Amino acid sequence: MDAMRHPLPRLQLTVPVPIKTGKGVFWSRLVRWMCHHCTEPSGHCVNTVIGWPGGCQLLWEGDEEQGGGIWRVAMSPGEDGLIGIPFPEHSNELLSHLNDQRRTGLLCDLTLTSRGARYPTHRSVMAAVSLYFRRLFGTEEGGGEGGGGFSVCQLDCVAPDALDALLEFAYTATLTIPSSGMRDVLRGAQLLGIQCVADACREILGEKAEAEGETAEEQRIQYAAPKRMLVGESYVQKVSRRKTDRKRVKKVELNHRSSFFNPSPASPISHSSPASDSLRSLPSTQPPSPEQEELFIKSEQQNGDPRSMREPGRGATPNGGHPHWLHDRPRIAQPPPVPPPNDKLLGNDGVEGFGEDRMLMGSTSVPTSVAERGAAASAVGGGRKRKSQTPQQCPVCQKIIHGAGKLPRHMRTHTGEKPFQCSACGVRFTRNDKLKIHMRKHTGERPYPCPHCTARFLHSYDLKNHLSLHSGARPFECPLCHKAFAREDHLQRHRKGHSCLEMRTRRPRRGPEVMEDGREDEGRREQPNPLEALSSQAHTSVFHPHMLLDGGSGPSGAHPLMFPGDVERGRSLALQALAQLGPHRLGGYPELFLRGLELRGSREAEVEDPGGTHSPAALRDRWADEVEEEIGDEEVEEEE
DNA sequence: CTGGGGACGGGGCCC
DNA sequence: CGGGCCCCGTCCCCA
Repeated sequence: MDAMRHPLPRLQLTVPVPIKTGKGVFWSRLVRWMCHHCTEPSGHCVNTVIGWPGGCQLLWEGDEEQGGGIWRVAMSPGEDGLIGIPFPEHSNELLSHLNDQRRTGLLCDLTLTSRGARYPTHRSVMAAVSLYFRRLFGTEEGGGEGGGGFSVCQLDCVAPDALDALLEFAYTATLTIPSSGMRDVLRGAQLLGIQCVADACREILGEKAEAEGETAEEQRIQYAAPKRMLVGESYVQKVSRRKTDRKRVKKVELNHRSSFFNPSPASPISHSSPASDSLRSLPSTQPPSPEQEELFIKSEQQNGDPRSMREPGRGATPNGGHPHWLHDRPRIAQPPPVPPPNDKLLGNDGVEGFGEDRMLMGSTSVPTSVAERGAAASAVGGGRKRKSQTPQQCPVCQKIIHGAGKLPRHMRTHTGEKPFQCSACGVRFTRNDKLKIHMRKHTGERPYPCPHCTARFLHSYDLKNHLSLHSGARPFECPLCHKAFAREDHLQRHRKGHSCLEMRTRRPRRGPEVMEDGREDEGRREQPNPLEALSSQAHTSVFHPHMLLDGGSGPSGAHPLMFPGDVERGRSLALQALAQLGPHRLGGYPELFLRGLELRGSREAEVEDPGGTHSPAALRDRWADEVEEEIGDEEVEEEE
């Protein structure tokens, strides 16, 4: 091209601008050209012509020696290329119109809610501004349900004011927040993966932006990786390839076991995240980089109860500043030593191997979810045998979904879509089978009659619960107050409410009282019981179980509730009692709980139903699993 | 606080 | 492999 002989110093170089041409998209820094086709007399050509690929020519006109001359852009004769003509105001106008639509609810196809407040918005906008929503919606074929499904996404984890500010930012490119709300906005931006806002907030707050265990250089390298790697390499491969990150990954994974969005304290996989977690977890790490896709693949954590996105009253538990959807990965007991051999992205055999065979690997590995426990149980011969199905990994929460065809069903828990609507009352459901059951309300069908009375039920499990009333069976007993319940969830609720302890304190004690020195009359009961008192104490905020491990720290060198002169025995019994409390009560002393389990194990083995999944032993095993998770978490932290 | 009903999400089995 | 159906565990709500 002849024009290219001319020097370029006279050209204004500004920000890169994408130029779409017939031959692809090019990037150019040439933004102010005198347009050959424009009648503007000066360099203030509105239709600034940029670039030359695809049919434009750069023409230098004038006398270079005399400092004159000007670059001109001309269409190449015979070229079918396109000239990119930017309209700088377009984006603002577009955004403005979208904002108007948002305010009037026009074309809104997504409603965000936060603690009762509702925010109509547009999926496309949210997906454009938020890494989270991009990932959430990006997995939907054709936008999900044809793109027309109205969705509600509950984000109670983001404060309403913060969510409002973030939405305002999304539609106006301006973040307007009071300084007092900065942290909420920062947290929300991190949860939703709005990097620039998070950066700005963090800068204002003066917080450091460092990723866990990563140096800035490492991040730079990772984020600057050629994009083709993203295409050519599967998620699984990436996960496995980054062996050096496993420790960090493990740590984050365990930290995020308590679902980021779902810290439900009673959940067997989320109990370890008390409310304090959300307080201490204010962002201390590097949020997503601008190269989000790269970060997707980089992120390797798992967890997340997808329900949390939709269900109210399950506030956020930001942990480490990284949303679970960004970091979580399947609860894999132990990463495989070598990368899976195939290139499948999701639902591949590699993942299956993770979920089943490899789940049993590693002495410290603990299957945590009910499903995983079930898988492990079946693998060792107990429970139902799992049919060999290809698990699929949720691209949002990284959870492994077992069962063919179950992933779309699971995905609706993220999108909030409820495509199955009751024709009678209009209530919508995420699943067809739930709608079918719902329809029984309208038809009056109650297909589960009680054989002992006239009661009929909509659900088989309702009948099951009901039958327990007839039988009087109360197989779920509180280990503290020995109150029995017919349903396991009632026992769990009972335990959470600590009501058993209040009953204990009110209940007049029969026989000898605890002696002044803390010793109880050992002849009164089969099992000496300083333990109950300890247990009760463990429920209080002043309980310090480390005293037990330290051999007691009371004035006399032993815990006042222990047997003087028999500290070791006291410790043993106390630990056993503590084990009864479950990991929830023991907070940061999981090792105590495990030790207690150990001590109790042999003593009660013959009493309990070893095979019963709902037996106290089974419950204790579950708690043990939970505690081992916590311990594993701490160990990882210590290693670092 | 407890009992009971219902909703919801996940897994297994089958077609 | 997708979907239907069923069962289960968990949670919420209400009386």
